[in-house]
Amino acid sequence: MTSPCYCTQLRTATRKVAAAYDAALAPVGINIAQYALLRMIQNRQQVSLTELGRVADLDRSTIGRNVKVLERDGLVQTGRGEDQREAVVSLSPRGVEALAAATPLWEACQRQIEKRLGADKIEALRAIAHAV
Amino acid sequence: MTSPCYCTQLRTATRKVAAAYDAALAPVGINIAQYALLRMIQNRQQVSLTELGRVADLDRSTIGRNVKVLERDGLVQTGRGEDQREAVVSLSPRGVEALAAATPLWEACQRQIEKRLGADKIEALRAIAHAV
DNA sequence: GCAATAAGCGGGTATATGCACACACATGAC
DNA sequence: GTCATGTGTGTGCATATACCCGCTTATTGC
Repeated sequence: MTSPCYCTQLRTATRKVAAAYDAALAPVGINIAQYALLRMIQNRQQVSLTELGRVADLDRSTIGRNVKVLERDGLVQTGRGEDQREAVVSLSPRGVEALAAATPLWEACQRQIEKRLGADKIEALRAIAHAV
Repeated sequence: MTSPCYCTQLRTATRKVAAAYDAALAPVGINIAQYALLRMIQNRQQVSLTELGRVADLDRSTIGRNVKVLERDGLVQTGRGEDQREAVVSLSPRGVEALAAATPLWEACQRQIEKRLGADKIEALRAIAHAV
């Protein structure tokens, strides 16, 4: 009897959880990946793509493309840093609004997950996330 | 102080774990998603896309596209079922070989994750996966 | 100051994923 | 038998993600 694939378990769980967050955030027109990215940008005011990639643990090119979507939707502004190679990103007023509108919806999801998993599994999730 | 986003924790952890499995399976030319899909097909010998989607908890169209990649690579064969609407999938000889070659590599990943997380977090992961 | 190297980006290519829509085939009511 | 309804697919469109390559802009060694 083969053991269950831990990776597949994670992937499936993540898809389902992300779908729940996406559905909750839909009224604001953003998904959970975008919400997380907007939050990172807000926390840093102004940040380069490479720095965002480092913080988000994502490939720089992925960040660049995701930021492009946010920019198209008017949620962030981009420009050049002092270092002319850097593309710096910051929230637009609409981005600030969207983030403010999304946060209570996100909070509700957080509470829902906490209720669903219970404190022990929430702690385990944190531990797993730090371990990998 | 805002709580960490459970969804983002999951997404990040999953990306990292999946990358490890993908790297391990690279010699066989498949990734972890494909490995999981091949296993599901093998376990059922012959199966329709809708059934695969149900088992994998994936959208049918996603399954259809993923199967198309496996077919292009010669790992599965597709045809029509008795119900002419159904597209049935089965492993090709090369798919059987690839699966056999991949399994020890996958096993090594499983052991690595077990070592990294420890029995308690492995059990917690199982519990989380079942809870969502 | 200039050449070599490093760093930051953008775009091409590829996979995984979901939703909506259109089309084909099956089934059941009559 | 025929028509309405339901089921199974395929495709278009969109996002997230990673890797590789080439271009531009620092930085560094001398």
